[in-house]
Amino acid sequence: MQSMYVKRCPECGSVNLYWNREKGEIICRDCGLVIEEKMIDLGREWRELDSESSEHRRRAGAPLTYMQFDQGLGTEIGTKKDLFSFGSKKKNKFFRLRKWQQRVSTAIERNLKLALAELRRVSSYLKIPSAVEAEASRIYTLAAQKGLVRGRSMESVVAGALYAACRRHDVPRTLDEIAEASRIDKKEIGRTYRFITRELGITILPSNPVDYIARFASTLGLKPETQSKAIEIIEKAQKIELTSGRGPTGIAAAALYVAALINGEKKTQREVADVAGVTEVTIRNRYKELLEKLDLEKEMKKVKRREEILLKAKRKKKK
DNA sequence: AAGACGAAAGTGGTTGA
DNA sequence: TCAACAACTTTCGTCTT
Repeated sequence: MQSMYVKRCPECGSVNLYWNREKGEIICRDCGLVIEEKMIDLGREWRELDSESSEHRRRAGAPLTYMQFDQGLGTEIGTKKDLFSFGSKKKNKFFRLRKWQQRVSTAIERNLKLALAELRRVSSYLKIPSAVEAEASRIYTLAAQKGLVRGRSMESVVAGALYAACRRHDVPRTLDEIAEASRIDKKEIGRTYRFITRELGITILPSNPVDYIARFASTLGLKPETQSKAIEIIEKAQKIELTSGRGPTGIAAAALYVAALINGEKKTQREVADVAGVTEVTIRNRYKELLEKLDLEKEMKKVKRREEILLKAKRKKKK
């Protein structure tokens, strides 16, 4: 009899599930389906505080919700009755200010409403965890308040903010994926991403290739053992500084390619390259380095032996 | 015919004078 | 601000299966 409390994969019924707490994902080890994406923010406050106090003042958790365009905290310059106490010059100034503020703030609000709707669309398309979406809207809001949207399309800033939020939460999507979902050019997203992170002083660590493995492997339909193998390879490579300065997606792709070879579920370079959003050439380069500098000879010999056995079997069949 | 391999030229971003 | 640079891409020819 099955316990009704055991969680099962809705796709294949497997109970072999893997819960990645940090990313809020539950992944089925058998079919690779991402089942649930509820996310609790475990990260720390990311703002750059001045260096002395920064060690002590880190906070946990996400602040106010930025999903609403004014967070319910709008400020307005006062109306009539506040003005009796001013002379006429000041009064004029006050009116001007008020008018100006109304124009600006309604413009920002209108823009924010549109932008957050767009953000919602894109992130649901990409199945982004909600905490990351919230982070993205926060980033967008800050950017809008700083007037960084001017001269750029709203959509591209949304895409940039989303990309930044993904990176911050170690749930990286590739630029290609975001580009596809938002229909903004990849370069454009990269540009705005760099721009807004620089202007807002958001520091982002280079992403870890390991973070891509689960998703790539699952879209390629690779076995969980292959995933762990790939991760193992990456970790080895990181130890001898083979990964620094390289594009993380390229490394992830190459590691996955090698791991698939070793575990006997070969994928072509092209297949792997396509999901990872890199070219075959990059995979080849990384792959060559991996074989050279990591002692993978033994494992490759095994692969060759297996291939020979397969060949013999085929020849027998012909006879 | 398809995949793997590698050379060569081009692209966009970073860095350091 | 410009040039050198490293990583990556595009393109293409060749070899292997």
